Order: sequence, then structure tokens, then C-alpha cells
Amino acid sequence: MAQDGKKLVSEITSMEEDFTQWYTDVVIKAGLISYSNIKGFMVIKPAGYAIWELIQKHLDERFKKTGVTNAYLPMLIPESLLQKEKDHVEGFAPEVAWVTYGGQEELTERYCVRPTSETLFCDYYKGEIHSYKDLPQVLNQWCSVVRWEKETRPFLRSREFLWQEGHTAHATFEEAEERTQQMLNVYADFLAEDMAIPVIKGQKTDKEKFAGAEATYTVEALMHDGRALQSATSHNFGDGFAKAFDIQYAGKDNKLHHVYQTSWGATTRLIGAMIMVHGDNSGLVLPPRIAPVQVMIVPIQQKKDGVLEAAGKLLDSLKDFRAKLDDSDRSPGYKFADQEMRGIPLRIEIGPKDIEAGKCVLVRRDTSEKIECAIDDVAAKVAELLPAIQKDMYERAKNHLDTHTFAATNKEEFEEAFKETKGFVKAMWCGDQACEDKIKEDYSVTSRCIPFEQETLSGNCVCCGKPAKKMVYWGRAY
RNA sequence: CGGGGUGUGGCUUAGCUUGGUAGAGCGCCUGGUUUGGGACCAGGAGGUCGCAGGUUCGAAUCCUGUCACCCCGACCA
Repeated sequence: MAQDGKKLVSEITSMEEDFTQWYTDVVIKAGLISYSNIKGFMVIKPAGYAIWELIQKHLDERFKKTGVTNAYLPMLIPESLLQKEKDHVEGFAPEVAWVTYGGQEELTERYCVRPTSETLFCDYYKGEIHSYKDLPQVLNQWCSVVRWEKETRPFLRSREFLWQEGHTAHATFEEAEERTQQMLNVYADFLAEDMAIPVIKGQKTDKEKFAGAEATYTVEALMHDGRALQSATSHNFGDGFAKAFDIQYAGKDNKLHHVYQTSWGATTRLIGAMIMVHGDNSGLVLPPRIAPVQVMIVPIQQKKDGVLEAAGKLLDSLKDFRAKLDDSDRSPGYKFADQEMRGIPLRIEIGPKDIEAGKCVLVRRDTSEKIECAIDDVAAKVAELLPAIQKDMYERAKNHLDTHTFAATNKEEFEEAFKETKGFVKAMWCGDQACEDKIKEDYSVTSRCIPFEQETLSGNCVCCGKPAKKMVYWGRAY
């Protein structure tokens, strides 16, 4: 009885029982965050921040390969600056936080805490860009932004979140479009290769696109519970912002031209995506490439002569990996469960019996598979297993995506698909926003994207029956 | 912002109806025995009951107000 009681306290809710509660349990018990005093603001604890640092590292490297340079712009935006682009203000005004006092004095103009920095980059670029020789500008910044959301959830929707926002300015629309798509591909590749998350690449409908954008591209991922998560976006602004902010350059033709701009971003929401794509009922499952600790060594009967020494030697042999030794004064069972909760990809058990036999036991987090290995061969085995885990995790997620994507050719099938199952539903659309609105109202699902890889499922809109223009992915989103 | 709910050591909570000044489990600390799936024994520290006011000899318990948080909707990376 006492033992059951003990277990209950530290166990997590199963995903099948209550996915939302499971998610919250994992986030807290894996030590990723703790709540702060203000709703929607969270402490990202070392375990959570280390994941973010690896995400940053991989993304930043990929950005720089495409010619991106980092910069940093102010946190506050004067109200007058925010007002300059009409759609943009309307989109963000309802959720900005305002600074109205400086010390004891009320400010003559209030400043908003950046919800995004388009206006600041525009203001900056206006001063920098005069000639075609000043183009393109390809900057990115890593920072946090504030959006006063009403309903908040750790990583998925917080009032302050960490992100990167890239902002570019180009001489032509085509060049801006190329950059917009290039960055979307960077995100898609990063998600697939580093986070082991397969995505659907596509374009947002006008209804769902970014405030002020001409076109918004998105990578949409499917969570374990069948809900969609917009995982990164890339926008082509055309020359709309340039006109609103009067950003012009003198071209080779000696005439003034407005620049064409883009922006693209990914946030700490990626951590939420990773939890909901890979996690299981034992907790977090981290893809090796973004696991702060890739291998944890657990000594058994660690106080017996030679055990810790052998474990230490093992650790030394794993210098090429992010490996650690858990020599804390806890029982092995506790350590196993704790490390599973934290999602460490690979565990190595080593005890007196193993040492005598010159071997140890490797255990995969993703499959629980136990693998015996000679102590001398461990480094080679780890080098083989980590990429294998990474690959298998991607393939499992891809399989989940594929088996949870359905096609509907008419309204009945569409309705049935969302009633019976959870996931994406592909269906044809006439392009009319009225149908998009109606579908949202009737089935509480939204258009996730118009995928680049189009198929023709039928000739008619699934909602109104009129001739269809595009195939759209629909789903319930976070 | 509309509807519903909850606030008691770090966490989960009992007590509240029928007022008498707080009890447990987990966690934590110390010592010892343990260690191949969340160890055990013994001892110990820690709360004035979200906050403010009121009723009362007396309030965690009753009343009023207030704040915070959670869930469901509308808005969003």
C-alpha cells in the first residue's frame, strides 16, 4: 500500500487517459520548466534550456550556411512605429503589453513590448538601405517576445516566449520569394533531421496568414493525439511594409524602388512539438541530436569495489558524446525511471556481474531494447546506436503522420473523417473564405495549409461543391 | 471577455455542513542497512489555512469583498 502511494505521487497521467494532463505532467516532471508568479510566464529550467540551446545551435548553423547574420534590436517599440502598417497593427494590437512609465514619470508616448519586430527592422532598414549595393539585408535575431495570450500552456502558448526572427530585404519580389521558401526548407530539414519530426510544407490561406504578409508558408507537424502544430513560419511581405515605412533604394536605373521583405521564425514551441511527437507514458523521449545528455551511465551496487572506477572509465571512453555518470545515492530503479522521464536516449548499466564478464548493458529509451556489449566496444556501439535511434524516431513519427492523414472527397467523408479519427484530413477547396469559415464553425477544424505537394482528390470543394482550386490539409490545431 | 471550479507545509490532500485554534502521505534532513526497475528502518525540520475586512469570548470552518490559478468557449508561434 505504502509503495503504491509513493508511486502515485511521481507517476504521470497516461496519454490515452488525458493527453493534456500527460503533457503538463511531462513538462513539469522532466524538469523542463516551473511556473512563475505571472500567468503565462515560465521559468525554463536547466534541462529545458539545454534543449533550447541545442535547437538554437543547429538552427543557427543552418541559417548561417545560407548567409544569415545575427543582430539585436530593442525590446520596446514606440506606439507610433507599431501603427505604421495597418494590417500588422490590427493583428497584434489586441495582444501587446505596454510600458507607460519610466521610473516615476508617465511617458509621453507609450511603448509596446515587442510581440514581433517587423516594425523595428523596417525602421532600421530605412536608415541602412539607400542603394542597390545595400541589398540584400539578411539579418536574424534571437530574443524573446511578449504576447498577452488569454489561455496559456507551457511552451505551446506562453505570454513570453523565446524565438528567432529573421528579417530580410531584397531588390526584387522574386528574390524575396526565393528567400521565403529557402528558409521554410531550412526549418523543414531541421525538424526532420535534428528533431526527428516530419512536417507538411505548404502555404497558409489568406485567413490564416501573418498580419501584413502577402504570403505565409508554414511547416505543420502532427502531434501524438492527432492535433496539428504550426512549427515554424516564413513570410513574404512583398513591398507592403516597404511602402508603409518608406524603404527605398536607388537602383542601377537611377530610379527609386521599394524593397521586398521577408520574415521567418521558430520558437520554444518546438520543444512542445518534440514532447508531443516523441513522448510516451514514461515521459520525454529526446532525439539524440537535441538531447543535452545522450548517454547516462548507471552503476549498479556502486559502493562495491571497482564499480565506480569501471563506470568512470566507461565515461572516459565516451568523450565524443554528451555522456554522464549518475553516481547519486539513489537506487538503480529510481535512476532508470528518472532518466526515462527526462528522455535520455541511451542508458548504460554496469555492475559487478558485468565487470567480471567484461561487458555492460545498453538500453534504448525509444524502444526499451536491451543490448549487451563488451566494455571495450561501447564507444563504437554508442556511435552506431545514437544515429539509429534518431532515424527510428523519425520513421515512427513519419508513420504516425502517414497513418493519421486521411482524404475526403465530399462533405460526408469529411465529416466522417473528423468524427471517427484524429489527424489531418486532405480535402479540396474552392478558395472561398466563406467555406473556410463554415468548416471551422461546423467541425471546429481549421485549414492548416495548402501543401506544396498538391493532389487532385476530386473536382469540387468539399464544402460548397463548386469547382475546387486547391487541396488543403485540415485539422484541429494547438 | 462569457460559463464552471479551486485556493490548507515543496507536492497531493483530510478537516469546513454541526466554529474551540491543523492531521496524513510523498518529498526534504540525519544515522544505519541496501542497490540488475521508482529500497527499508529509526529519528527530525517544516504550515496559522490566498489576501483584506466583518460576525463571535473564539474563525481554516460563517458573511462580505478582493486576488490568483485551473477547466470549457472566442483570439493566437
